[in-house]
Amino acid sequence: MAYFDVGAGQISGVRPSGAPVCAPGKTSFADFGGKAARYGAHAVVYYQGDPVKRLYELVKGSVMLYKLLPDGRRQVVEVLRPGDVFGLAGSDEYDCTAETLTEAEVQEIELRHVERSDELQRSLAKCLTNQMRALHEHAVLLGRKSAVERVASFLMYLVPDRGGASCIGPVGDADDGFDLHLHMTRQEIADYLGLTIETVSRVVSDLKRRGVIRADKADRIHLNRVCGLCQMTGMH
Amino acid sequence: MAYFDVGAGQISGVRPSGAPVCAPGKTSFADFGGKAARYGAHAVVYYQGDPVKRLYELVKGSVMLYKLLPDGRRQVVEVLRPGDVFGLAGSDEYDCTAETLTEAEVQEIELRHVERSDELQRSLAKCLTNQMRALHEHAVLLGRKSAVERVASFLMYLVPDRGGASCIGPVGDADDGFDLHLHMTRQEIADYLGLTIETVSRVVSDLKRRGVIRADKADRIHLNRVCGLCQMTGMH
DNA sequence: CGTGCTGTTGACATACTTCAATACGGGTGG
DNA sequence: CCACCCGTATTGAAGTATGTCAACAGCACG
Repeated sequence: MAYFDVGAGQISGVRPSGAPVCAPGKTSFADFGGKAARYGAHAVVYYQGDPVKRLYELVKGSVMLYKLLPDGRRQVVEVLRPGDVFGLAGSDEYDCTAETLTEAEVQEIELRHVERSDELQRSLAKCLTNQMRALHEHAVLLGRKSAVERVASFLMYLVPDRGGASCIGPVGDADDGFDLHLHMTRQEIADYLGLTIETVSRVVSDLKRRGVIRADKADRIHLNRVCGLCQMTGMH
Repeated sequence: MAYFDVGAGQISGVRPSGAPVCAPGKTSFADFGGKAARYGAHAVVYYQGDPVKRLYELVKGSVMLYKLLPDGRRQVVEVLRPGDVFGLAGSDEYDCTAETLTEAEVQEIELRHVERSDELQRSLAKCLTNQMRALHEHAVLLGRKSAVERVASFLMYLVPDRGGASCIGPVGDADDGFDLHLHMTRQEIADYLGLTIETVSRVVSDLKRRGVIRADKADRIHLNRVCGLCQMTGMH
């Protein structure tokens, strides 16, 4: 759902300790007739309403899927991590626009290949199941959480191995801090969390004032106490 | 996503004209070692946190999936129709509680059967894709729509072949009315739409006052002009 | 050193929630 | 058959979180 340098882009030196989201320990869709493609940051892979031609697997970087209402309101429905798939619509048109947040590497598989391969279908079902669960969680966020809880949940998504069901808790005697890179503008975050830019900005400022986070650049945030932030997600 | 007597329960005499949501024109999961089960209305199939044992396919009736926050807030994340699958969690515990809304008939397939069958995995991927699209749509509703738009969207879900991408428009010279049965309490609707009971109730009363709908019993609603209601969903 | 974009902050507006009273409706028991 | 009861739904009044509008600040770019 969320993304972070660690794992998402292999930019920082830290290895993500969790298993890959999809097809754990297995080869990617490349083996099934897909071909690799690279996109720059903020590139549109396809638009809502475009005819469905192929399936995509995100290999590196991060991509968001969003839907627009005719009056311009936007909802970012998924923020994808490597291993996630996109481009399936269950109809002949894409239901969302897919846009990269960072530079991204993508496997593109023609639909006819997808139809053919049992192996691919199997791996697909697995990915979709995982993404489905993320969407369930996100529905709770959008339907039932306060602005602070939304932002806290969002930030927690970006911390590997923390906050989820399998949270490992503070590691050792560490100070339980964490550095992360958002890669999203306030507008994108707001559209993801179902809020306005102003509200997101205010909540972030508030978290700073309360000493929960620290930030010099707007999209570079240091979490002072991960556990403290986690307590604010509404999930505890 | 939504449900209605027509199609959902085969209770009224009208045949649903749309293709089944899943595995169109194909056999159900019964062929893959599943066994049929029946549940009464308001029965829990499994609880959030229960160990995952099997996969379910809804054959008849309707089922909702919901998540609870520790403080009791609830979000209904999906309202399933026949053809939809549930019980996949991508982990060893169910991420949602599954509860029937009406009497329901369900195919239950042990997980080991699911692992084995390519055919089943294929059909699964198809179902998940469809449900995923519904979740995307619902994220827009929860994140970006007003109370009136949410209720209007909800009601439109219950009208077959209308409001979606493939809306067929008013049929002939008909008065464009439609009768539907909610099968959900105000609380369930509110928890599905991310609102409170009071707001749902107020919006419904308002729609009555404006002559958009008519209702004698709380969960039996007549839409006076389907197209008029559709205009209120925010999607036009 | 402007220019333009993104983000922040403030003051105010409002849609929705909260709390509380009342109405309805279906079932039970006298 | 009617009275009573309990759960659900409706309606009202008041409160509040978040949205809206507008000014300003910070930073990158030319």
